[in-house]
Amino acid sequence: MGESRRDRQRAATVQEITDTARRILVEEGPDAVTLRAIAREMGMTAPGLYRYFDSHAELLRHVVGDIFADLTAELHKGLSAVPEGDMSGKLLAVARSFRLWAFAHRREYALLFGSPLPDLAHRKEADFAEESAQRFGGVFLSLFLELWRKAPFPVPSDDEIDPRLRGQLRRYRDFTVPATDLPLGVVQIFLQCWVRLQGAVSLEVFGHLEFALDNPEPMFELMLAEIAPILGLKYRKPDPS
Amino acid sequence: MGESRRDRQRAATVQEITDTARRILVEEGPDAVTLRAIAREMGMTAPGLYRYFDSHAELLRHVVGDIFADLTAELHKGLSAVPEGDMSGKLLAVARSFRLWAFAHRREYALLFGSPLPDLAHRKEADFAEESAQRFGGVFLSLFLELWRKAPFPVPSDDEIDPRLRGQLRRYRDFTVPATDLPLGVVQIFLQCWVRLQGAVSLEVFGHLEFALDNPEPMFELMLAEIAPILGLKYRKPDPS
DNA sequence: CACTACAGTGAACGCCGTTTACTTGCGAAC
DNA sequence: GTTCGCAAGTAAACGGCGTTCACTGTAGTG
Repeated sequence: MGESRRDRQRAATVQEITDTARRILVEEGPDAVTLRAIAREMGMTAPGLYRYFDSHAELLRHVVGDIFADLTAELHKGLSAVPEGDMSGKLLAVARSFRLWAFAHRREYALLFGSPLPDLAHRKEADFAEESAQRFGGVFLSLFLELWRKAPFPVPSDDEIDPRLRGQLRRYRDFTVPATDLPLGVVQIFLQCWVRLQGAVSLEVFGHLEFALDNPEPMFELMLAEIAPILGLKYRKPDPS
Repeated sequence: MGESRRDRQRAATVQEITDTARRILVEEGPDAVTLRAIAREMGMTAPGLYRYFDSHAELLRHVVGDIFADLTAELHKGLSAVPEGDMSGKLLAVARSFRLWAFAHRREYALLFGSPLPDLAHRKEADFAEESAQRFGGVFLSLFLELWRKAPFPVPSDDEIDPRLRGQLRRYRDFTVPATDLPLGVVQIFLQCWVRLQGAVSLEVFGHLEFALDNPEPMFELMLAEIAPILGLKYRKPDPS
């Protein structure tokens, strides 16, 4: 029943494997994350890893889950530094934390949010990576809901929303925040903000703004300054820290 | 001087190689685009390809250039279907063409705009792919400039622009449209629009909106409807064609 | 203490990019 | 019209990859 000594040892090894994989990812790039390299680093041989993961792809999926968990923790940490009632501060903080984390962890970010690898054949059923991604999204969503509850901002009414969008928004709402009377307009605005935030971060991190800018940060702040008033928040410059 | 028979044959082979590589990319995904597979498909052997390309990475860069050229042609085609004076129509057309092309060519899009492959060590000097990308960007930029010339929309004055941004905008402006008095505010708004457009398209194509939406098109149209008035344009629904 | 289940190994298979040494046959020059 | 250079293409090999399989030894269980 309880975890035997074997179980604990096994869990520790699993952790060591994913940690090693991640370290190689960070230090040498995605192509260097091979089973043989991981095993070599751990003082064992590649086939041994198959005792812990069915394939290279599944190992990577586990790494993805770990990274999502770390990113989520980082966002929470950034949030906790903001005074309780300061919703503008919280939203700006979480957006900036996200960008800064992405910036400081480019290769990990690319693994989470880059073009999907052809190993996309991941079954959804109880996928560790999928769960972690869900929790990650929850940080933003729940902050958004708190914001709406405390100080509702104007949102389109249901019949102002594109009919082709309504059903999708409803499904997403009922799946993530079941049994609620949350207006669909809130969900729509949440997704619009999310697209702008992650879109901007991805373009920057993947270098797709380099054709024009070598420091996109002011553009990012400009976007935050545009988004804040939509949500009834006041934009503030970041702490110079 | 003029191209000899040899030269023509060689050029034809280069074209056949990139075409084959691209077909494999489309049909079997990025991992299947190996030198051996390309050669096999062409009835030759892998080392033979080294007569035409220094490495696998350089071959891919050439494919990228080809794809950019095709995409650019597609955008021009979409533009040419819009009446001469209809600037709203042109901007909406080019944005929608871009999204639809991306959608219909996911794997090619991913090669152009995905997380950069670790072969990013491409020297900029006279790079075919880089040139083609430049031409691609030019489609949007020149449309934007035409728009501004014909019907100037409000833009921030130079001293309303973040000082950290001004220099970058100036450098980009002077590099792409030299010897002009184009206000930096136009460049800023161009880049803001570009970030929103490409950000939205990338998230959608890479499947990063699937957590909420299975048909993001209405969200995309919503974005266009937001952008149009900023540029003094009237939003119109797409032709149902 | 016996034994089994499991962690880990070594060898092998078929891929990959790339290098090397080599053949072959076309095109140009005499 | 013959000769010759050079480019196109090949076969073999290297090291690395993911993965499979048959195996060993040992640590934990009964």
